[in-house]
Amino acid sequence: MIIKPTESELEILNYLWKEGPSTVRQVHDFLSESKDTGYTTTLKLMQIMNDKGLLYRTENGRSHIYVALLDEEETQQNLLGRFVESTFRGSAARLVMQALGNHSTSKEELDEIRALLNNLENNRPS
Amino acid sequence: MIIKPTESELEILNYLWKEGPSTVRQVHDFLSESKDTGYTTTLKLMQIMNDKGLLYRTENGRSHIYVALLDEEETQQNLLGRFVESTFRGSAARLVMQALGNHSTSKEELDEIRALLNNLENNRPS
DNA sequence: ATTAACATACGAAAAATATCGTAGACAACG
DNA sequence: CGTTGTCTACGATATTTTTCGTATGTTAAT
Repeated sequence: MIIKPTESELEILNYLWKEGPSTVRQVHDFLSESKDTGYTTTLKLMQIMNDKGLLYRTENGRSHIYVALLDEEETQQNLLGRFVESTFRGSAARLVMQALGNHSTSKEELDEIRALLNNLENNRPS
Repeated sequence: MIIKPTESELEILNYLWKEGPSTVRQVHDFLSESKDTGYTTTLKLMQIMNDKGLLYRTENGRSHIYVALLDEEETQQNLLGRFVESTFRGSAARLVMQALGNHSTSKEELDEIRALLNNLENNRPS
């Protein structure tokens, strides 16, 4: 199943991935720190996501608890693929270079990446 | 000026960045290889982009020649920033790892990236 | 000169997303 | 009990993006 969560949906998914099962209230409180939008907007979005099968919910008293049904890594991989395609015309290398060049990345992270690089190169199919 | 070209606009920009100044016909012929959309749709999009200031055009007989006014790298940088934020919650390193891990990248490209890494590490502040 | 091919202009509709208001339920509290 | 606060449901509207039809002009060939 190839799904493309919208921008807003992704914000919600990110919260759920990070914080685990949550109520609309929790999601909304978090989102509204950086966004100026009403409670019912978040509610409606999550209801729609539930209808679409992006979220699953269980009753909890008079409110609901929502869980992300999409796998985080898989979704990121999906979106990344599209993004590389649409923004870097398919060149992952160019994306990586721009990403490294312009974001501050810690030494530890750089080392991790280097390790990954070596790994890739060694296991390269000739 | 922070601009966010839409998906369709980006397709057009990509063509213009790659092929240089072009007519609507050229852009459309290319796009319609992978997309099923009418000529006037592409035309309208490019007219709108012209109005928005994303493109510039000059007369050429009875047709127009369009040029991208946005800088390619700058735009990519912009979009990349948003993308890292929205999809990887700000972690460029995680994005890079996923990108390298799942896309086939040539040895040459990997070497280039490695060189960049070394460079970054040496010029690291503190 | 008439027709066919191809251009732009532009209004308008369709489609996809996002936002909100209002109604109805229900619990807690004075 | 009645008021207040907090839920969900859900229709309706707003906004953004995409798509297209039609009018109109211009060139080129028959």
